[in-house]
Amino acid sequence: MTAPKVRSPRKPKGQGAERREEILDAALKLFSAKGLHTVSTRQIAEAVGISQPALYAYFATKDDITAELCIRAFSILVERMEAARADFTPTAECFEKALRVYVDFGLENPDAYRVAFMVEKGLDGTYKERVGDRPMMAGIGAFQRFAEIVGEVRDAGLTHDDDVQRITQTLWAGLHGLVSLLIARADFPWVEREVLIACHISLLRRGALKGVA
Amino acid sequence: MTAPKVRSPRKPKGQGAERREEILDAALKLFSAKGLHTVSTRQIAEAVGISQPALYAYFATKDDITAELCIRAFSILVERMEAARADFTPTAECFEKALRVYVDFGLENPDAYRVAFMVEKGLDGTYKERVGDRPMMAGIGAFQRFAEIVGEVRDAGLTHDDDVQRITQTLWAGLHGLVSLLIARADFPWVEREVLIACHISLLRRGALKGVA
DNA sequence: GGTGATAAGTTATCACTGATCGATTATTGT
DNA sequence: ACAATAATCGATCAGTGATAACTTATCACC
Repeated sequence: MTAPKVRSPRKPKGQGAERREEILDAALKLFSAKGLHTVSTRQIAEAVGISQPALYAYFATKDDITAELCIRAFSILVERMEAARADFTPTAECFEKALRVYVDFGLENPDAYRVAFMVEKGLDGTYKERVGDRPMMAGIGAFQRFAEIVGEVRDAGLTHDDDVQRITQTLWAGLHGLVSLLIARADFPWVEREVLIACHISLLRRGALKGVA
Repeated sequence: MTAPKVRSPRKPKGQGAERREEILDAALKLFSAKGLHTVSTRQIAEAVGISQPALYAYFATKDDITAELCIRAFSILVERMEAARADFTPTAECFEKALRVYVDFGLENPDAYRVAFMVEKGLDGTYKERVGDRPMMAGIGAFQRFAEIVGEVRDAGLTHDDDVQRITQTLWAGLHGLVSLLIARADFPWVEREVLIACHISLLRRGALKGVA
């Protein structure tokens, strides 16, 4: 009565990669539904329809699964950032639109965002040893695209500061703060979300760009 | 050769509360050294010199230990915020100083900060069920003190926006972003820390306050 | 159509985690 | 000395991530 234990049929010989996709799909769904730490490898395996050790034929550790999910999500952010840059003109409106891209991405991919920027890595560096810098490098890739956009507004002479790295890091931190808090503290008595986002972005724009009160 | 297992002498009858302090001290040290998730209750117990189940005479769950640490840390932040408000005058300089109080607190109490604002709570609300809102309420206490300061600059007519809740949430998010990233991603190629903080704070100030470029 | 190689997946197990139970100390007021 | 009880321990549980050794299905080839 308790465990039907539906097993997914064995994959044909060359098709192990397909199972890998199934695992990533199941993991993403479970993470989205229950959060990262509360989902066990056994739950993932059951959702896929295989035994728990079978996961380890495709991923060395559990963290590798989350890392992979995160890397994929960030490739999306990179795309969006590149799209934002493609039709970018150094104006305040367009600048705000670019900031908005980051916020929207974070709120649409909360779990990837968590893995990339909010997950505890362990101060001893164990996490880094296991999965490497790959998820973070993916994040930095997006960061660089963002820096390019900031570079354009600086070259147009619109910024208060003229050190692109410095402005970019500051703006990134500012955006991350909002995104991470909205994700991690959804039950906080926030002002209406859309209003808050708009307010936050225009504050960052005022802080970074000259003129245009 | 492996385990000396030094035991702390049993506490006299009324002095259980003293042991409670020892547990909190040991836990804070271990968390600071190794991170939150990598420290087990057995490690905490050994550091104190008692058995692992003995912890449960003082704390219902492991999360209660971290929650308590966080609450204590935030009472310090509340104090600092009240101090900042005591000699507050509605000027740009003083406003920046108040923002700086938050940043300094976060960087000086990274573990408490993690527990309060960065720890995964589980989307199903399990964390909340166990330890309650207490750590977050402590954080909100500090938030309210901060809101009072923001209220003063608004009453002085210095702010762009005039909705105190809105500005405060935006500024808080802005500050949190920097603090949480510096804590969680210490290995990121940041610009020199002091410069970054100063730059970030002045950006937030420009974004929130009128005049004073 | 049998055969051997091997990809795909299994069961059993390990060390460890947070947590609970019942028993056992040691201290205290009487 | 004695009973009450605060303080604590050893044994144990279910659940975790991970590993080792084994089985089974599929494939290419003669």
